[in-house]
Amino acid sequence: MEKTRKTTLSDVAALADVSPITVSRALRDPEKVSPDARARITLAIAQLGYVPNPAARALASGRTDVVGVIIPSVSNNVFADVMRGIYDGLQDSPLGVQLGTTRYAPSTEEQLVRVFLSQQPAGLIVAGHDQSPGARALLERADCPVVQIMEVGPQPIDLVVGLSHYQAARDGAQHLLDRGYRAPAFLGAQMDPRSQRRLAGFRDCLIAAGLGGDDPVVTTPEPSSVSLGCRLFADLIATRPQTDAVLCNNDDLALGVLFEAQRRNIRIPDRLGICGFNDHEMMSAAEPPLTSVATDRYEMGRAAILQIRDRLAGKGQPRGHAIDLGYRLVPRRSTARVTA
Amino acid sequence: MEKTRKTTLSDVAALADVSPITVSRALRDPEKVSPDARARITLAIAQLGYVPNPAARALASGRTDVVGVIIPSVSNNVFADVMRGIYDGLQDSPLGVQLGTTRYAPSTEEQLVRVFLSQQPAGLIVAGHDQSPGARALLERADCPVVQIMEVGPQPIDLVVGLSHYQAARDGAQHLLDRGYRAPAFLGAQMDPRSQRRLAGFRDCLIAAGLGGDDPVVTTPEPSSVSLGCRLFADLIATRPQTDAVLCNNDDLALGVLFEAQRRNIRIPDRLGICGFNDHEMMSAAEPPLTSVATDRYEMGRAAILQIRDRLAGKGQPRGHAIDLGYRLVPRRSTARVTA
DNA sequence: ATCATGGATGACAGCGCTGTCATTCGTCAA
DNA sequence: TTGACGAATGACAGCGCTGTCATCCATGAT
Repeated sequence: MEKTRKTTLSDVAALADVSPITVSRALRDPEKVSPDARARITLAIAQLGYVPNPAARALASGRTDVVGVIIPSVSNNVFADVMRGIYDGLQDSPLGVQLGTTRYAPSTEEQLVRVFLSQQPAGLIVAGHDQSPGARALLERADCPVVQIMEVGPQPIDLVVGLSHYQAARDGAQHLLDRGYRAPAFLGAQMDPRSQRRLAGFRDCLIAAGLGGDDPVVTTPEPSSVSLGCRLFADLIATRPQTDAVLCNNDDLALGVLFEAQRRNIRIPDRLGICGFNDHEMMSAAEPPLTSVATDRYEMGRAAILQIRDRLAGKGQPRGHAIDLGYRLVPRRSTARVTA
Repeated sequence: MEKTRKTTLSDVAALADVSPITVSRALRDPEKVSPDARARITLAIAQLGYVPNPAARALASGRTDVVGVIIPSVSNNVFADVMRGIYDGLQDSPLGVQLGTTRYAPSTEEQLVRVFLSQQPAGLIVAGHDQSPGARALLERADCPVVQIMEVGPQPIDLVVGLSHYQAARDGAQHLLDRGYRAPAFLGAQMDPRSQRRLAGFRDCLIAAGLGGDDPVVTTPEPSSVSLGCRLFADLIATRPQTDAVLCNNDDLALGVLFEAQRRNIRIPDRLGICGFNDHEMMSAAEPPLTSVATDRYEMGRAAILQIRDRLAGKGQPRGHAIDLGYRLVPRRSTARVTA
């Protein structure tokens, strides 16, 4: 059985009548090669269907064109949006992505950071700012750009693109109060650190309004889903029937609350106000349309990649630079109660 | 500035008092190394925090531990489920994933196939079976397992894990007829090849039932969304008011139809039947719960990886092996019309 | 006691590319 | 005309690992 050797740099070089090193330069730094040679090389590459061997490049140069992305889960549709932004940000660049999922386990995250860093990535994107001390230490020592996404917070490792989940949820809660709801509750699933901070924002808002009596919060570590929204809401009104509004940790839950309320003939927004989080596209389509706190997950991913690209191009932001993408409360009919 | 050299195989070898090659073997093929040496090596690796350099391994061995995955889009939640299955299938294996997105462009797909293959992947997973002739040729010549996912169909390149979208949609349409609907329509977005075949299944079902008079189909190349479901449904009843049921190309659209129908006080299921496709979790939570044709996207990804792992372990299925995961019609209240 | 056997280990070279110099050549100022 | 300079190009070695073969030694059969 004959082994068809892959075409290499040298093959291209021979055909273009230059040395291999010139071909290498033509690929990485075209300016440094005469137009004439460049033309012959380009032609030779096309004729031979040459594709560079990234492993050899990585080994020789100690760098790769791979950006490591470490997120908790691929099924959470928040991260699906982020990934779309990342892939769009990658357009017209030689970079690729290596994706790792932590399943919300800090030890897995640390392990992934270690493995990814050992591969000399062009950059690293990690979700959140609650890395374990070990992971954090590794990331601080990394000699590539590191972007923490999803959240802005204290003590960035390097670059940050995110928003304040605390403030966003606090504003969501305030919106409910402003609309005259007096007994709002919080529904949360998959209580990761960002969810915890949203919950804190909710609580502080109620306390500030003098409504901090009981603690109207129903949460679960289960992954979020629409069905779960139905169940949590059912639990909620069973134990706290006076509830007149819910701030949901995300839009899936909010949709579940809507459906469960419809099933029980609970009138929205008069008897119950609903506010989601993230403002997924479906929120505006629902009947009634659902209020939500909009976040730009897509841009979060895109901006993270652009930060890395800028750094690689030498015109990046300094260590510690944070981009706060903010949020936007989008009031819709689900909280449009006539103020009492 | 001092460069902290990475610890290499040789460092481990020196500490464990064996030759580098023995360390290499201990990592790849532990059986071939004496328990004694193995223990010393394991210890040395732990002490030094050694992590192998995959680029060097790839260069020397001509193989990698990376499975290339080529899908149209990361935002489509069908693929999010598939990706989750893929990552779960990867558990306890040394394999990683390199993801590429084609944005539904055949030329991009071919380009990706070329690049991925040039990296000597451990396996390749591609969505669908409508590769361009060029991409197909490359994949047929690939010397790694290739799995086509999403669909079963004729002339597999190598391995296949999927289902018949034609049959699935045809059964969905038949269900509507069985429930007494007489003027069902088809709503489709993002009309990729699988959507086209679902549409064909719908049409053939109607023709077989002698209801093939007009062609009650509203489609758009736009990406699917709930809002789009609202709009398409609005278009549909504007042009074809007699429509008494819709078979939706996916669940997002179905949800949009539900909302739009609620807005217009169209009674479901009596005046309008709704059937989705995929049976996303939210379908059972909706009010009324929505009928859908269930597909197992998660298992599709998982099975694809397991096929590759089996092949790599030498106990794989032969070329041409196809796994038909099937589908399941899940009737719910949205089509529970009392038969006329 | 001797030899064949096989398990354990090692030496060597090279995978395809790039970093670091060194070299060549044309151009321009003096 | 000469020397200095920079642009273009090339030679060399080596990145960290593994394929291939060779070597070593204990074991059991003869």
